[in-house]
Amino acid sequence: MPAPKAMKKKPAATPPKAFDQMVVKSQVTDAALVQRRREQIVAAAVELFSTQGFYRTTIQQVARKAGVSTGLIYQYAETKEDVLLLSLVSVMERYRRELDSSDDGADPFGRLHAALETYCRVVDRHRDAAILAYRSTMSLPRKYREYIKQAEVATNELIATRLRACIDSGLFREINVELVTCQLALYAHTWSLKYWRLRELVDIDEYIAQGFDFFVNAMATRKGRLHYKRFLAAREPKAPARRRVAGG
Amino acid sequence: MPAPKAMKKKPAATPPKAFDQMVVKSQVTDAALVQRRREQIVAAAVELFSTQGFYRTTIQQVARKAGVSTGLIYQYAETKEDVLLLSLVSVMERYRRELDSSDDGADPFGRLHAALETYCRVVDRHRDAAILAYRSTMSLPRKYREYIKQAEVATNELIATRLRACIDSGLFREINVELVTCQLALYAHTWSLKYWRLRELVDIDEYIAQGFDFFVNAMATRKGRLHYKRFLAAREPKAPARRRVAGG
DNA sequence: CCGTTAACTGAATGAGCGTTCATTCATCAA
DNA sequence: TTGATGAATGAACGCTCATTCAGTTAACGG
Repeated sequence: MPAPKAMKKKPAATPPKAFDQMVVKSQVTDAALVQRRREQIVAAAVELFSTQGFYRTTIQQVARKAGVSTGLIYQYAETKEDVLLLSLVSVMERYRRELDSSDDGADPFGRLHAALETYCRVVDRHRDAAILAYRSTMSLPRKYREYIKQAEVATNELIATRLRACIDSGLFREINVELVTCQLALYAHTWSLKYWRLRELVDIDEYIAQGFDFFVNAMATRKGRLHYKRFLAAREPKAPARRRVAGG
Repeated sequence: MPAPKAMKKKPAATPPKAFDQMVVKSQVTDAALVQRRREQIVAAAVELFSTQGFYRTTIQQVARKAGVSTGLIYQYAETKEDVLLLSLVSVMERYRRELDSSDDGADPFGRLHAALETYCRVVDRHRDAAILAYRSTMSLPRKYREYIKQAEVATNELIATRLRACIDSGLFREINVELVTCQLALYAHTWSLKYWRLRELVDIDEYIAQGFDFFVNAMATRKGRLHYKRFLAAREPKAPARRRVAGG
């Protein structure tokens, strides 16, 4: 192996780099350009990885779909696996971002409901991407998986907080918050994982409604049950024709 | 491609062939031998596919681990994907078999509990294999995926039946049986999918107990709640070492 | 203008691996 | 013993990509 690793560059440009720029190295120094190009590459990669799988997808395909040359990709990532990592991080970032910004007033129920609803709807809007996360995490070198896990734990924390609020208000009994958080997250993911079956049973609106109903019933105290009735009553009239919210 | 496809064999041997023998073709005519050899190959394949993933595993590796030659594998399967299909079918068959034989008396709760417990424990005993099903189904040609889906629906039906029994006895309210069935199955699968996280939170016994508690609370009628108390009381003394079955 | 350097290109390289097939082995009937 | 058949072997083939690199373009400074 005579590879001398041409690395004489690096003119010490260290503006505030984003998380992924610290992990995956790039030949290109301009951080803004790196971000732009990577978004371009990742957009193509997510689409292809999602539909064909990681190993079936060639770098040449990604390049073509992204409208760049194959060589260029290797200026922004060192290996094909790097491209996968960037893709997965991008998907999970979206979860975190949307979940974080979802809100439904000060009511603990409302906030928990907003979390579940938002999560389910992101998953629904990017069903392929969600599956990608399950399918391909194991295609990553062990070292990289940690980043993905951490990203997931961070997202879950946003749910856990809202769960705790419900408990602290006396609406839910004392349950194992972390365990239920996992279940809630899985419930959202399940919409994509088992879409082939679920689509025959319910639409996304019902899925969310029934799911929330299910979780509340499993955990509510007497006080919580009363509160839940009022919560439902308060949102029924607002959406009597609930059907086509996202019909657009 | 000048391949003349040496196919002069096939002396019309049609003893009662098993499901998979109808789908995946073999050069070898002796059905008993085919079954034995395939078990041997699949055992090795499941282990390797599970730990390394389908694409990272070479047929040469499978052959070595199975203690046969590479060529032999192609006498019992036409492609590498066939080997994957056989592996997945084998995993799901085990689920169905064990679930089917699980029983816990005539009590509807008992029978549902037995189903959940059995499912969780099979998954626990073969955690790698369970993950394999999620990761690799999409690596199959579209045509094959149907078989897997059908196998899963068949397994689920075993759960659905027991759920319906609980409803018919007035222990559970009228819920969407198919939807909840999916959730129950997912709950079992989650143990392997999120093992890296769950292991920090609970052990398998608690996971089962809390899960069952959760589902019952979500669905039980008043009558069901009473019945559940008695159900718990009846099995407590049998396992005195098991302290906290969720926050009563 | 010309030199320099960063960004970019895409054909060429070569390693890895699914699949084949010429050959050997085992069994059994005549 | 001989011949025929099915089972098993594993080296070799050929194809598919991940990765590289010699070269082109663009921007900029002097």
